[in-house]
Amino acid sequence: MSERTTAAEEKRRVILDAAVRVFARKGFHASRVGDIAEEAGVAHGLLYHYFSSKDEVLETIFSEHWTALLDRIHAVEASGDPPVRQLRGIVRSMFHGWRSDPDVVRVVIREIARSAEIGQRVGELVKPIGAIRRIFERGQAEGHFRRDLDADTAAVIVYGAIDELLTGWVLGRIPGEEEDVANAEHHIVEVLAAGLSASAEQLGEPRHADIPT
Amino acid sequence: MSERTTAAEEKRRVILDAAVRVFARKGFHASRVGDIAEEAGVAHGLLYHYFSSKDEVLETIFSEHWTALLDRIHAVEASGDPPVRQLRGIVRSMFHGWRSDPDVVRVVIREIARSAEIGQRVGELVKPIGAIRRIFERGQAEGHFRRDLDADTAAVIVYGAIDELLTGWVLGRIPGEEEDVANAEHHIVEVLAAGLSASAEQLGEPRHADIPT
Amino acid sequence: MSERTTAAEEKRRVILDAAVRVFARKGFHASRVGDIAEEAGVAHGLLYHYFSSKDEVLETIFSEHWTALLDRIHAVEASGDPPVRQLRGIVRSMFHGWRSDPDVVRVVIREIARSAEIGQRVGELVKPIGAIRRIFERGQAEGHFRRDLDADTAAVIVYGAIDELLTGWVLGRIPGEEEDVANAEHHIVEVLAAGLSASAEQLGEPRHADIPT
Amino acid sequence: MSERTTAAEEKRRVILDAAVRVFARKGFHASRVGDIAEEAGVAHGLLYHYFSSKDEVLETIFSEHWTALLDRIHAVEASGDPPVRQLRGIVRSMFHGWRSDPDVVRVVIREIARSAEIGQRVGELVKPIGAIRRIFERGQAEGHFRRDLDADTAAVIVYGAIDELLTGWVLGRIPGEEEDVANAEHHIVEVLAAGLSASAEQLGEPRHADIPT
DNA sequence: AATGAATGAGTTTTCATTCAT
DNA sequence: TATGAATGAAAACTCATTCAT
Repeated sequence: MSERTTAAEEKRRVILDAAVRVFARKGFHASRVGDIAEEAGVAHGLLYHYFSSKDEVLETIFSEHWTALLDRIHAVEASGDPPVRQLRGIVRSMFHGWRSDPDVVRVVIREIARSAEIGQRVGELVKPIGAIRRIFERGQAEGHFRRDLDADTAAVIVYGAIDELLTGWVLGRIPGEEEDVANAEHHIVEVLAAGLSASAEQLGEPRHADIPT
Repeated sequence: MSERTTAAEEKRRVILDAAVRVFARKGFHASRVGDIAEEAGVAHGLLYHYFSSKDEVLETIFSEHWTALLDRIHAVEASGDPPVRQLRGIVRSMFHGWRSDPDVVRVVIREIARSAEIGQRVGELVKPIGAIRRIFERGQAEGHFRRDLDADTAAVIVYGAIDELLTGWVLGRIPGEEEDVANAEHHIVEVLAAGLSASAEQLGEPRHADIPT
Repeated sequence: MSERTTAAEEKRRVILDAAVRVFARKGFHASRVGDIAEEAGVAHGLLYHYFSSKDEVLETIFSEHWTALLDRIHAVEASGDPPVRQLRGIVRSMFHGWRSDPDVVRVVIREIARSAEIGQRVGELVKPIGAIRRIFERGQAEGHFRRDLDADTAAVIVYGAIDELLTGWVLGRIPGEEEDVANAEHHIVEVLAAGLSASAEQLGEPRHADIPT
Repeated sequence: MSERTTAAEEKRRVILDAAVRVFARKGFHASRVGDIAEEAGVAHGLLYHYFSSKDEVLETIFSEHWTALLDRIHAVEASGDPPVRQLRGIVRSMFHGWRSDPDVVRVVIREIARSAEIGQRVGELVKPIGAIRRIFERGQAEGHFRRDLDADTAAVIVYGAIDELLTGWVLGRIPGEEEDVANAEHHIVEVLAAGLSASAEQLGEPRHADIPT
């Protein structure tokens, strides 16, 4: 009853964590309610004491992660740091979950972020991209970033690069140990900052369309 | 038996195209065999005349698209063009499918590229990334691209940027008309080429870790 | 495809008839979908080929019966017969189902007619009562029936008497063979016609309230 | 332990009253133990402190009401009043519950009186009808009531009329305010007494079977 | 080739009841 | 007494796949 988590809240957490592991291992659709219950060490009926359906479990996982991510992203935006440093902050925010709880990121990335199925929460997804766009726009206004580039496109490119690294780790395509993450964080900011910088504008080769499709 | 498609081949095509639309709309798992049949205007039993299972339908879609994509990518690699131009060629190859058949891209991106479930096929996915990596490595060797950057990471960043643009179009998050695609193609190459270029190496700010997570 | 019932319609009928028997025997709530399927000699899944849920099966039984009943009742109303004869027609209409298909009446009476649960179709239930009311009102207007009596109350009394006889048969409280039904039909009309007749008006004892509750 | 109800008895009462309201609203089968507990403002586990099962709750409601009703009916039978006045006494007894506690009546009527499922209790139900039958038989013997009428049928008709009025009030089909009940009481006795009276015997139209079914 | 009725294993979900606290 | 977490048997329902026609 005090500020400490009650036993009930803990059990809810136990089920949620079990679900994350199971979803991460087998995918949402292939995971049975019974699998989750077994992983949590409870009767399957108990899941329905805490959640109204298997779907709600997934949505809860998504919400918790996404809320935390957005909080971190908003803190970055509010920091008043220069754009490139904010960019790094965004990268860190997004990589953070992977380092602290890879399974959650695995589930969120695989089951939700890429799926219109669960979510007309596409709206949700847009939020981090929006933050990136605003940072980029501010960077443009302040002369840091090239002006010949649509902010939406820029934001999508940045978000995609970050997300694909996460996905690579999630799917085990590329090594995602502590050190790899730190390196990736450094390099992705390097590359994108350089590619987006105002001084890169004149580096571009002239636009042509002479390459066959 | 010659180049003329038989009636049977056409009916198979009808089912396949219907499946693409249905998968694109609802996702593979949420799509029922009956949905596909309905979309195709045939009885659902007929699907089993042409395919051995629902899975095989998805695999067929994947193969057809992926094979064509890999062919184009290999042609790019074999062209002998300079790295940046090859990079552009890769981007074009990947965007091409979107322009010609967005639903197929939608399905391949959502259901396969992100799923470890379906794919021991992850191996497949690596192929475009592998091509990008090889191009980048050659560019490094020839002095075009910065050397302080792991080729795998670079390739993932490039692939991610491309893929996220596709995803943005697929999910309708960003406009994906003819002109938008052309612009995106131009800019993504600009940004990545600049960011990855050897001359960008010294632009990077010194590496620090003083930003709180 | 012709006017003859198709095989599919027949199978639907088989399931519906099986459901009627099972519901009549065990009651709707105690009847399992598997019981119905077993009674019908089909797999339980087939039930869902023809009906969307167990509830829909019950509703179909109700509708079919009710529609037929209302048709008969409307024919009686439209007949132009004198009120007492119409009254007899209503009684016959309602008893008819019992004679021809007691199980259906059993189910309709037990599971639906008395339950607000299934039906805000209470509206439906009112329809036969409404017909009785209209007949009574016409009888009042023509001088056949007593005028000191609210038509609604009269209709409820008539309907209740009819319905309770049906219920008695349904629950086996009173014998409901062919002959019993014929007798009941005769007597219920006798009693109600006499009780409602204008000439009965003066028979009534003076109204007093001296009997303790 | 004396006439003062203990706290425990009161809590038991609270649960029982809540159950009555819930059963009245949704029907016994569709009512969850949790619904009752919620309505009573207690934890659902507590219900099992006072009752051994959900069924026992229903049975308790039944017993309380039915016992009281039968007591009243027996008093009427034992009164020595003339048959028509006894008939009125029966009507009053049955209407009494409605005026004092409509929900209880609602539950008893819907869940028990009509259910062969719950009841070997059908035997119980027969009791008020039996009382009516005995009164009618006595009335026949004394020359008050027509002799061409089977006593069972007569009793069922009377009971049905009474019951349908109750049902009409219960389900809100007809107005059931104080005054309506008083009027209905008067009229139902009027109609039935007239319809059943010996003097009505010759009013009946000759029996024919010339109306098509 | 084509249909769609039929199957049934496999899932999710419900909910009365128990029991530790 | 009182709570509500926990259980699990029992149901409803789904849907890929088969197969008679």
